[in-house]
Amino acid sequence: MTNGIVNGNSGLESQFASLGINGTKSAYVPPHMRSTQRAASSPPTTNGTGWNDSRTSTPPARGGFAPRGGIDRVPSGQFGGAPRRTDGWGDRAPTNGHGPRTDSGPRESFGYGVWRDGKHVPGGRNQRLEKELYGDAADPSKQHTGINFEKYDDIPVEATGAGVPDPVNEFTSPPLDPVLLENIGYARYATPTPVQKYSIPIVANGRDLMACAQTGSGKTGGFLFPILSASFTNGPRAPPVETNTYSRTRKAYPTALILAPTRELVNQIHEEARKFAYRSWVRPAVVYGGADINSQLRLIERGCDLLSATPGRLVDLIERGRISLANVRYLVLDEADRMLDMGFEPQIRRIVQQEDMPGVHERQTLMFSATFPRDIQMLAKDFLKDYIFLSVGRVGSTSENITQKVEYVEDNDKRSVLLDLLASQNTGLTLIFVETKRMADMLSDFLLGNNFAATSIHGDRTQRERETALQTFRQGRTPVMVATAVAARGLDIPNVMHVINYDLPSDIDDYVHRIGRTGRAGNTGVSTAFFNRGNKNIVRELVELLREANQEIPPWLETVAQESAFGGGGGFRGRGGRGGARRGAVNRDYRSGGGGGYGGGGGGGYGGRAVSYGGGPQYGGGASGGGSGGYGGGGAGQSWW
DNA sequence: AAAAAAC
Repeated sequence: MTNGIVNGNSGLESQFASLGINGTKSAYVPPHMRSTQRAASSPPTTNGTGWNDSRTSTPPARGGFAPRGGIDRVPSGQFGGAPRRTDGWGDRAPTNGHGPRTDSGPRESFGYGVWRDGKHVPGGRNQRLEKELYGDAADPSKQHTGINFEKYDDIPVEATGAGVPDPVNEFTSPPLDPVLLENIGYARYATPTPVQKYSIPIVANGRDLMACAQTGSGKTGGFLFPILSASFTNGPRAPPVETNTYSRTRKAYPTALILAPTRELVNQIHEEARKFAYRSWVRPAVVYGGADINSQLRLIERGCDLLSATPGRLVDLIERGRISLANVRYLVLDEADRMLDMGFEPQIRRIVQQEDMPGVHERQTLMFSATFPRDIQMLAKDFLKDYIFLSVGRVGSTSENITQKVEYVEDNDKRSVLLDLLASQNTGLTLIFVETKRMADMLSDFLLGNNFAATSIHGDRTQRERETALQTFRQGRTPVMVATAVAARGLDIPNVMHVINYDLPSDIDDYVHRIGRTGRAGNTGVSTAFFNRGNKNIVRELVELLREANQEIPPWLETVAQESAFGGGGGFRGRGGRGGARRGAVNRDYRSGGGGGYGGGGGGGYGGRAVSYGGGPQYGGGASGGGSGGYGGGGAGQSWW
């Protein structure tokens, strides 16, 4: 290869340069701040409601979202600098400092509304902002992706728990808030997706929710719509009086907090929130690591009602006294099973249980994911109250639109097989998953050396590099992207035609999430997995999944699965203690029991499976009781043996 | 064993 294979990232960048695809030399601007650049040069506007500067003897500004200068992301120079703000907190709103309005023009214009005198005053329309938020119908990079509408009726939905409200079938009956309805129209969403049909009334009824829905099923709208609709209609809530009398800090009091496991994902959620908060009083904000904290601080000072965050940066901002969770009414965990697994659980527990967030009965908690292993469900109940479990779609139909192939490829042959695959494909984007960051670098350099415009995304790259990679991939300037698990979940990238599992993950749920990056928007997609004897740990679950999805199963794969079913040592090692069947034909509410008992609040061993497979005992037969009993022992997922 | 997530 002619081009700097050994140079790692710098080699990559020079490759980009030589391909003419590496853009800017100017200072890096994270995506969510790009439209604020012009605003930054104009004087900051304040509304005089006095943040939470409690040195003044007046009570701190009430109303959520404390300080709201209200110019959130508006190039105010362009619009004459008219500050938009929330004047009050309903009827008890202090209006001190606002004074008579001297600025010209309606301040609630240009896309940003206010809550005034107990009423929602939506902002006027802003063509430029609309184009930024919703794009053109013709712009493929802004195309919203969803589910195959024609198959809506085929999708099985199961809602369990006490008092499940009837689903809605239209956004308009019963109607969502009119401002939200308008925004949904701008975004060209016509009909609620199945998960939305259920989540909207569930959340509207004040219920907690654990939702298990296939990728691309509109989960983000599933929580944004009901939260925003209620917020638009009910207005902001007053935050508690700040007790630290001497604090000068401007503290933000979000009412809705959305946590997700990767930076790119919270960014994506934030962009959706911006779409649907348009013209309303609700100010969305986003914080995540790897980006300049000071600019994030400035932005949340300007409004922070619905906050999307990664856990680490959020904790940092809480420690700095810049964000309080005391006013949170809605807590959303996206990719909830990942958020509660061993890597994230302590941080989540801290944020939810050891800071100032209202308790489980004083807030609504919503969890969403395409996969929800049973042990994680049991962990999740610590954060939920009398929740409804919603299961949308059969597991396999995650990939109804995806043709899943499995090829036997030895490690040494992977590179050349990959080149063949890429060479035979000339449209669409290809996303290649590997297991390690090092492999991601090596492979993308290898591809670049073979004249494929490739990039890579993984956790050792800078945030700038990560976002550039995602951007050039999205735009098709680098139609091949090599990724680690960082890109496996939640990312909605139109036109991904092919997902290649160059290295298979050891967890079948990861596989489900990875292939879910294609086959979106009712489009078809292809996934190819390179399988060899190093992947025996997931072979049985993989075969089950393929069967569920009505995919062709190579005979040799069946054979490997048979062998490993009886092979020494039990096949559950790779599950990291999650042993036992945890997945049925549909994702099931573990409370529903089924094959086994629900052992009295989770105390005793949860011996049985929730659902039995047609083919008899697939998981080690009678061992399932004892084998999975590790759960009852209380060691959450630690039981390697 | 790896990856992700704060400085």
